[in-house]
Amino acid sequence: MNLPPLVQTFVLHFGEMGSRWGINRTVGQIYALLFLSKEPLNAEDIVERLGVSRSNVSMGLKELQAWNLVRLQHKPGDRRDYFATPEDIWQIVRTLVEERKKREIDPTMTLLREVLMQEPASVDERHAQERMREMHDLFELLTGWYADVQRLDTERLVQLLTLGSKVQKILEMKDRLFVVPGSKKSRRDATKDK
Amino acid sequence: MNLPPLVQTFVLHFGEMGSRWGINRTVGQIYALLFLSKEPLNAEDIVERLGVSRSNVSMGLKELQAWNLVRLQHKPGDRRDYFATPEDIWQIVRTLVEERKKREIDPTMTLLREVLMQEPASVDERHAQERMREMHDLFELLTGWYADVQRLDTERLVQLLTLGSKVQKILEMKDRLFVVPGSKKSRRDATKDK
DNA sequence: CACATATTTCAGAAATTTCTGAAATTTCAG
DNA sequence: CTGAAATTTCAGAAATTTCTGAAATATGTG
Repeated sequence: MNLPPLVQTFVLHFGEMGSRWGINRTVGQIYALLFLSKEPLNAEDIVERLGVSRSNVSMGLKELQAWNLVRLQHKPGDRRDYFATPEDIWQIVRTLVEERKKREIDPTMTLLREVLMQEPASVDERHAQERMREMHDLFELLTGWYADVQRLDTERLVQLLTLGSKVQKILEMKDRLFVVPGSKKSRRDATKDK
Repeated sequence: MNLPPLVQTFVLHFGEMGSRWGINRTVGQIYALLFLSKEPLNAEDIVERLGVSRSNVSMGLKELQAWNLVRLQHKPGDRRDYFATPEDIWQIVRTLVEERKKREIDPTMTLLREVLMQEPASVDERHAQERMREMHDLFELLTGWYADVQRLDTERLVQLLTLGSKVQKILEMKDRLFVVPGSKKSRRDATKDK
């Protein structure tokens, strides 16, 4: 591995972290390297710096492209493929969430919906279905929230996140100002709309 | 594998999903089984239902305990250990986020802080450090947000999530009502407090 | 279209992870 | 304290994943 010390530390760490994320070491390292790199890199650059085989890099880049996590670029008068991560780190987060949702949540939701259609054949199955419905509703709430805030531009999103639960205070204030006194329970529950 | 069809479908799915989460198949299956089960199960129950070895179940349960994802219980006059997931699915989510943060985010933050202390030795290292600082600030914002909303009781948390970005509307309203006209830029930036 | 260069594919080697059965250890009732 | 039951540990087998080098394929230039 042929990297400046600061970069190497990060690349190695990310490689290890990858394992905890169901991503393999090399893919993690390639991504870390691209993320830190000022200039786009071609496959051969990556081979040299990480000291892994050319074919391994090829497969790793293919995987990262499947995840939409790297952009393919070209330099004039050079027909090699160059790769880079988006400049905007928020774009990376958005893609990551989007893709994980697509691969992990969506198939689970499909399965849950199917299973929830079935008629339970025993008391155990009935209870199991209730649990699955809880999970289904939870996922729906979370993905609904995400679908919603994901549409905000980054500045507003940051504003919202910075605020954190202080929003709560504002909500209370709003309630105090605008809700007709006496109609105490006007909230919606977890299993709503979408 | 000896399970009612509905349960089996879910357990198998969760086993596969586990792989994408850096958790092994058996651990995923054990968790799914416990999650759906009305009654706490002992290790032997799990062995029978999943058709895996006793030792594998033992290791899987140990791992789930290390994650704080299962509770150990006892029945009177029975000295076997019984296992169950929390009744409250929100408690499960909270634990999951907490533990993943502890294992994935915290070590990364430590490493980032260390690396950001170093003096960059080249223009490449300087750029790499800038990228790492972006990541550091992003994580800080996200974990700060989580630390904050995590303190809300579930009802308020659900309320907040249900609202999604509609909060934005309320914020705008608040701004219009309370901000002195003319002091246009009174927002805080992403790298604040904590 | 031929040729050099770049990239991908893929079979098998290497490494890692998962799983098992047997043995060791712990726990507790009598 | 003894012994049966429950649980854990662990070495190696089995399965899976990762990685490589060689071959195949694709791409663009002259």
